[in-house]
Amino acid sequence: MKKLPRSFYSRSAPHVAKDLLGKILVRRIGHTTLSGKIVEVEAYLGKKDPASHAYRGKTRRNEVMFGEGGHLYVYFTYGMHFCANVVTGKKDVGEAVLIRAIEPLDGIELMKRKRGFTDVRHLQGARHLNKLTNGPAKLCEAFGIKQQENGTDLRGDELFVIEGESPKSPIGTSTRIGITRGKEKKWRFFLKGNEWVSR
DNA sequence: TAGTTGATCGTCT
DNA sequence: GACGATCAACTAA
Repeated sequence: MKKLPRSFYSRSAPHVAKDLLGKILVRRIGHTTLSGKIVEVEAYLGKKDPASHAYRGKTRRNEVMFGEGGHLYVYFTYGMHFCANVVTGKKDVGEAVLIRAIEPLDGIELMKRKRGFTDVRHLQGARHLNKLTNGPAKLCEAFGIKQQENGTDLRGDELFVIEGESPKSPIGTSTRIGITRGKEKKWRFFLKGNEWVSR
């Protein structure tokens, strides 16, 4: 399957967000490949969206958001977590899509190790497996995405997105999670009924 | 099961 | 100096 073209990312954030559902995020670490299906996303617009990091204009922290679409914006928050965003739109627009949840496909054992799933309790039963990547900070930990990956081109060879099957389950829409400003906008999209969607 | 809280620090005011 | 696009552990019922 092939990598998504630059033109896929150069559209507005809500469009890209919806279309990212069902696509496959691929991460290569050494000789190991991790991959997973994107099942939950949120769109963050630029200067017009008070919930967006880009709301107050470009700073050193958010400068990647103002770059060309198709790059990864990684930020550090709550003193201990990373979150991954796909930058969308043209240069200087400042839009991005937060990847909130993923359904693991390849490299599950390595993801478990990265998440610290060593306890026997975690190994038995698929019941606990969904805790692996059902949240923005969790999937970053599972995929080894850190500050270092900020600005990565998603059409490179270590971190990229490829076509998947077009999603069979219907797409749900809701308000975004964990924000206090601009919370009325329905810019969260997810695959209805998918086990890996957060909450 | 719902609700509360501690952890922990870069960024902006 | 306050707070945040979070998570996990804890409490109460």
